[in-house]
Amino acid sequence: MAPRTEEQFEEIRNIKVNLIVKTAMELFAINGYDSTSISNIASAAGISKGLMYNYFSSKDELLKKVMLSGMENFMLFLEVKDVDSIKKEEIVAFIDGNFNLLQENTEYYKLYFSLAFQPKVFALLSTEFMVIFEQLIEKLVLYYTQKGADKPYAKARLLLATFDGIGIHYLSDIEYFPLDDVRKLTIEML
Amino acid sequence: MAPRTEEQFEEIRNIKVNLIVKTAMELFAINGYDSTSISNIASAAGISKGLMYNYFSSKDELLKKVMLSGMENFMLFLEVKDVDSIKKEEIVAFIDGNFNLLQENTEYYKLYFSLAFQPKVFALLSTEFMVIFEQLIEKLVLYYTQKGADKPYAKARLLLATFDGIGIHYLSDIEYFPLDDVRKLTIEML
Amino acid sequence: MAPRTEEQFEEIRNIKVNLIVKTAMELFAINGYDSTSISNIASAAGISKGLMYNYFSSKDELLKKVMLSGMENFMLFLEVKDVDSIKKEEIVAFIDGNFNLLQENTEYYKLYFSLAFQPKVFALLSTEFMVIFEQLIEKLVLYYTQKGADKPYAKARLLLATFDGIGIHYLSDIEYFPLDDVRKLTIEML
Amino acid sequence: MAPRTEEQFEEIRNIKVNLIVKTAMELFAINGYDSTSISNIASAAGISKGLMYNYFSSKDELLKKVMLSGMENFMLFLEVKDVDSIKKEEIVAFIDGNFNLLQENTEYYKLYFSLAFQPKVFALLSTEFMVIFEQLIEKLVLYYTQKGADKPYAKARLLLATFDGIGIHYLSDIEYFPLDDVRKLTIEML
DNA sequence: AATGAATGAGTCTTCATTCAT
DNA sequence: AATGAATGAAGACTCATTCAT
Repeated sequence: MAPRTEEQFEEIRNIKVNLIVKTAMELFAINGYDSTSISNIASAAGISKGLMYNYFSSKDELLKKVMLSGMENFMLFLEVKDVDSIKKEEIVAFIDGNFNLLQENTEYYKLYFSLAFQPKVFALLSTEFMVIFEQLIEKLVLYYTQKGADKPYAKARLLLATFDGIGIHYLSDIEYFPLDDVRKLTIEML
Repeated sequence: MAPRTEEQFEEIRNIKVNLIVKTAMELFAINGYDSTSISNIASAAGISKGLMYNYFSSKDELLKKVMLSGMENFMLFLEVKDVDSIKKEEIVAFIDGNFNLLQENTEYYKLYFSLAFQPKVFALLSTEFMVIFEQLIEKLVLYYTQKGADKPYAKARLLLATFDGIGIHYLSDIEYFPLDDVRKLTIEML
Repeated sequence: MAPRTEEQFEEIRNIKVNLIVKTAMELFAINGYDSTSISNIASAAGISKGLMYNYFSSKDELLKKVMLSGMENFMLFLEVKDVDSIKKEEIVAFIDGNFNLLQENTEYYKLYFSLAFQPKVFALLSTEFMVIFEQLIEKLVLYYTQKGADKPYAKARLLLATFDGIGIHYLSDIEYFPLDDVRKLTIEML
Repeated sequence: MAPRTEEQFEEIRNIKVNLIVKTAMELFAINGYDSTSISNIASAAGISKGLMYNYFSSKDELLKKVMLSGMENFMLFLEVKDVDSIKKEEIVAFIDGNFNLLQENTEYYKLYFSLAFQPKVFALLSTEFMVIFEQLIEKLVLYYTQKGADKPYAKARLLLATFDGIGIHYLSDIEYFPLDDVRKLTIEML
């Protein structure tokens, strides 16, 4: 057997890291961060406890990776053209996309909401959150300003707050929450 | 040398229960439920660990009492006249009252939001929450129906979701969140 | 109200002591010594925890009193005339009496057996046990010697051992253990 | 650098399990179950508290294993040929074997007797005990029946009760109890 | 890269005992 | 004589983390 090449090692690492992150996300979402032990994750992922520490230096770091990995979609989605003007259709598309993400990644969003408000987690990720958050605000303020709206900053913040509120209520009650109607109302409100 | 009277005991107990609930609420809000130990609470309250169990049979029960104690204001506030019609001013008053509560009880609301999405906590309190929640929905649906609005149920749910969203964003960023402007916007939106 | 006389106090004390001992015996028998707390006993007896310590300086001492109080019947029963000769009828009466005690005080004997073999308890009471035990042995040895039996000491000890064995098996299986037949066999065996 | 093989792990585990069971048995026998803490056992065995739980999921389970491990000799010994007739020599051999076991495993029997009457323990092991017990009874009844004895069931139960009685008295007073003489008497009594 | 035995600090909880009243 | 609030040491158990192999 020829020794594995550097690329092969790299690939193994990637596969394992993804496996662990995915497993951890599910367990964190179902049982909460504190009630999920490294052992739980390791055995659910079919690897040993010790190996976890080959990839993540601590449970906290694993959590960070889990959160950030879930954020990727989100960030990808945000890559709007950095222009000086912004059209209504873009905002509508953004809102729509948001709702789609929510519906398609309930797992991740449950985790996101269950963790984002735990002080420890928030502290861990506040920087990353802030960056995204401020980009968004900036765009929305720009939009409202262009529209000539009153209190554009307050409106922007209210819109984002509303998104989170909807997310929480939807995830707490997926069966009955009238998401599609609420989506329409939100867009009308613009 | 005579034993204390029942009233004296009662008073001691009340003082201690309040002290413990207050201390626990603060620590839960700051550090989260799981990261706050009974030891932390006891020493912050200046009592012994053992005494905690004289008043609360478990950490879970303490949490429950903490949450319910905080809910009292809220419930009091909700005692609207049970009529068949509801006026706009009542809804405005309700929204206004809500914002005031939020500003005046940031401590409790931080706890509320940080805990409400932990599965364990939710399970513990879901019944109590549901009752309040459904009362609210009912009233708001009534309001929108009277107003002849389209999709009254979706609107009611959106409004409550928006409140929670605002709550979260405000509490995560008390300093910069434009609460008063947002309050006005919310009322206008009715 | 005239102050209580010394005798009245004495009587109160006696009533309370008996109440506590009786209650403790029941709880110890049902749940075991370690699993019965002073609180349990106090509340079952309808008194306060603190008062317990007015009558018994410690839980260990309470146990001791409980055991000794139960032994009283037993000891009373043993008061055979201290003579130099002993008749078969006396031994038979003794055995018979023993069986009767067993049947009439199952509660106490359960406790006795469940506790007597716990090292802590045995240590606590070994002196008291020994005294009784040696009196018995002495008498039985005398009986077997008079009878001209071989190995009178071994026979005496075997007889006492057999009693305990019967007691244990009977109490572990009151429903099915053929106590009356065994009683007859034991007496025949003399 | 390669991980240990499964066999190596297996060996480590066996050594540790045996060490823990042995240590626990001694301490349980000396101090009783409730008065022996996991800490006591761990430090007597020279391992950490945490490691205990790698091998036994609870103190109760440890007790169970300790009892069952001690029972093994016993059960091995009981494997008499399942025939329809049973000879006196077999019973004698059985009794003899019993006495030998008692002398050779005083540690285990002390534990057995100190625990068998604690309700909790009995509940934990009653099934296992019952099986053995009923096998024994069956054999002895068969023996007495073949012999044409009167009341074979009562005799069988008396014999087993006597064994336990002897066990208890011997273990409470190993130095002076005339075990060999009692053994002879027991055999003669058949 | 991979394993799982081992550690030890920390968690919730219980309870005998003390003490002010 | 009587109460029950208060203490603190101890107990069973968990788990992130380390490390020899």
